[in-house]
Amino acid sequence: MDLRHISFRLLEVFMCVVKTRSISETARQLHLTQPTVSQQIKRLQETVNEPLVMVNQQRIHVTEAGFALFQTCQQVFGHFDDYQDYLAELRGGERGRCKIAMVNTAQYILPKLLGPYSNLHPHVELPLEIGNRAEVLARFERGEDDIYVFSHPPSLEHAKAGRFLQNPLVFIAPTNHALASQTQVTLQDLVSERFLLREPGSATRMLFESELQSRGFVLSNTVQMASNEAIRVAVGSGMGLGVVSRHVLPPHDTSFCMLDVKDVNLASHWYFVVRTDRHLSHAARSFLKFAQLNLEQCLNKQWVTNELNLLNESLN
Amino acid sequence: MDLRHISFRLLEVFMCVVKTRSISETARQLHLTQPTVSQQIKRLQETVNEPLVMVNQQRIHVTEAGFALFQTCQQVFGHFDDYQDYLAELRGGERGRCKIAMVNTAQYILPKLLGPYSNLHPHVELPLEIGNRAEVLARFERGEDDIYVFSHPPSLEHAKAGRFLQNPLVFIAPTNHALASQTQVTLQDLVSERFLLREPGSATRMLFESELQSRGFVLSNTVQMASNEAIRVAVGSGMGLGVVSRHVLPPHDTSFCMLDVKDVNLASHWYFVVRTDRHLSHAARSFLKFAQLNLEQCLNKQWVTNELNLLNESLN
DNA sequence: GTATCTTATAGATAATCATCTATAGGTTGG
DNA sequence: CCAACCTATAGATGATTATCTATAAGATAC
Repeated sequence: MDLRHISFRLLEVFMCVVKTRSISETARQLHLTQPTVSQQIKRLQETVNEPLVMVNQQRIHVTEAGFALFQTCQQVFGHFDDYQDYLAELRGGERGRCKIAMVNTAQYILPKLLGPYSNLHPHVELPLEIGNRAEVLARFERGEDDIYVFSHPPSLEHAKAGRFLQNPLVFIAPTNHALASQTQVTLQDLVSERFLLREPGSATRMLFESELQSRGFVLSNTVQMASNEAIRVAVGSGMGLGVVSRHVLPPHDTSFCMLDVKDVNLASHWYFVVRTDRHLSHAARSFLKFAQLNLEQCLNKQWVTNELNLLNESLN
Repeated sequence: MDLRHISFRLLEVFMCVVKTRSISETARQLHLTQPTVSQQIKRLQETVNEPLVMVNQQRIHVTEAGFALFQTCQQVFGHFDDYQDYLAELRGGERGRCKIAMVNTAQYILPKLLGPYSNLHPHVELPLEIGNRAEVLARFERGEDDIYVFSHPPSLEHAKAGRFLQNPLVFIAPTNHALASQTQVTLQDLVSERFLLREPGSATRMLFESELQSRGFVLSNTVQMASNEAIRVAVGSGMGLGVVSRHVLPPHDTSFCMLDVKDVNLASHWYFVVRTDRHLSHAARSFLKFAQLNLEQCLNKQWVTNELNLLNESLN
C-alpha cells in the first residue's frame, strides 16, 4: 500500500461515501459528479489493494477493510482538527513561545511585565536569556530570539525597536563618603575616585566611558566586577563609587546613596527590539501588545516612555 | 488550512526534515534533490499558512507550529501503520468476516466445521444465516453472503461450487409402524401413507416430490411442518412418515426408525457455493481452505466427499 | 414496462504535482 | 580567502490528478 500519492481530499470523498452509503449522494454533497466519485473510490481501492466498498443492489456495502479505513480516517482527521485548534491558540497568542534575550540590567524591570503576562497566558513559554550587551548583541545578530531588550538599540537595518522605559544611570557612593552629602557634584570631582565597573561589554560601562572620553577624562582607578549586585554591595561596603541603572537599586538600602552630579546626564532608554527579517512568533506579538497596554500598570509610571504603539503597528 | 491537496508524501518529506534538521540530508535520504525538498516544505508552509521551520545559520530550527505538526504526522502515520497491520491480518484470514448462508438442514452438520475453525481463528466473525432453500437462494441471487451451503447447487453461471458431504435422505416411521420391520419396502408401499413434509420451498421436499413426479406417484395425505425437528418428533409420536436428511437424526432416538426402501435413492450432496462475480473475503477463503483440510477430522468420514480442492484452486 | 434511479466505464482536459537542472547567495572551517 | 557546505529561487517538464461529459448497464418502483 503506497500512501504517498493519496491526498486528504481522496479520504474525504471516501469517508463521505461510507457515511452516505451512496456514490451519487456523495457527489451531490461534495459538488462533484458521480463518475468522479466512482473513480476516486476505485483509485483508493487500487492503492490499498483491497475492496473497500461493494455495490450490491444499488446499495453500497462497506467491507471490513473499508470500515477499518474509515475509522482510521476519522482518527486522522481528528488529529488534524486538534492541530487546527492548536494553531488557532498559537495565532491568538495563547500558546507558543516567546524567547526574550535581555541585557543584565533589564532583569530588574522586565519581570514586572513578564509576571502579569504569564499569569494571563499560562500556556505561553517564556524562556529568558540574560547576558551583557555584547552577548545579547551576538544573539541578536544570529536571530536566536524573538525579542531583544537593549538600552541603546543596535543598528536597525534588519530590526525595529520601540522605547518603553527610561534607564537613568546614577552614581552611587557609600553613605559615609565625602561626596555623599555634597550637592552639585561635577564629573571632575569624580574621576579621581576608585570606580567599580562592569566588564567592557556592558552597556552601562560603555555609556559611561563614552561620556568620559568625549569630555576628555580618564579614570585612574577602576575595579571590574561581574554584576550590578556585586557593585552595589561593594559600594555599600566602601570599596569605591559605582555607576548603575537607577532600576538596579533596591528602594530601602541605606548602605549607599546616589550622588547629585550636576553636569552628567547618562540617561538612556530601554528598547524592545525585534528583527524584521525573521518571523516573529504570535506569542511575541502578543507579549508586545500586552506590554503596550500594561506598561503603566506594571512599572513605575515615573520612568515609562511608551512608544510601543509605533513598534506594534509597524509589525502588522 | 486546506488539507485537501496535501499528500502523504509531502508529510513524509516534512517529517524527514524535522528529524534530520536538514534539507539536504532529507534530499539524500529520500533520493530527491535539495530544491525539491525546499519547495515541498515551502508549499506545506503555504498550505498551513504558518512557518514550520526556520533556517538560521545553515541550521534548521523547527517552530512550535512545525513541531506540533510533526507530532500530528507521527500519530497519523501511526494510525496508518495500524491499519496496515489490520489489513495483513485480514489478508491472512486471521481477522475479518465470513458470512455463511445455509439451508436449514445444514445446521446439523456445519457447526462441526465452524466450531474448530472458530477456535483456530478467534478474531474472524462468522455470522450465519439459516433459511430454507428458497430463502438462501434469494440471498445467493443478491450476493448477500460469502459462502452458501446448498444441497443441489443453483445455476452456476456466476458461481462455483464444491461438494463436501453426502446428504442421504431417509424415510422414517414410528418404531411400531407396520413398515418398520419390513425389508425391501417400495415407493408404492409408501404413497398411501400420511407424510409429514416441510414447506414447499424446502430442498428435501422438492427432491422427494420430483422423485414422486418422475415416477408418476402422487401423495394423498400430507401435513406441512415447519422444521426437521418438528417432523422427527411428530413421526416419533406416530403422526405419520417423514423424509429427512440422515444428518438430522440423533443417533440414539428409538421413537422412530429408518425404513429400508429399496427402489428409492434420494441421496444428494452438500455443496459450498461462492459467487465468482463478487469479491470473496479473505476470511471466507481461509474457511474454505480449512474445510478442505479438516473435513475428515470434523465430520463423520462415512459421508465425506471432499472435492473442495477443486473449488479452492479455482478461486485463486 | 417504462421512467427513474443507481453505479461503472471511456475519453478528454486543465490544473497541479513532483521532479529535475542551473544558479545564486549565505556559512563554516581551515 | 577559498573550498565545501547549506538553502532559496527560477524555469522546465513529464506524470498524475481531479474533474468533466457522454454513455452504458443494472435495479426499482409504480
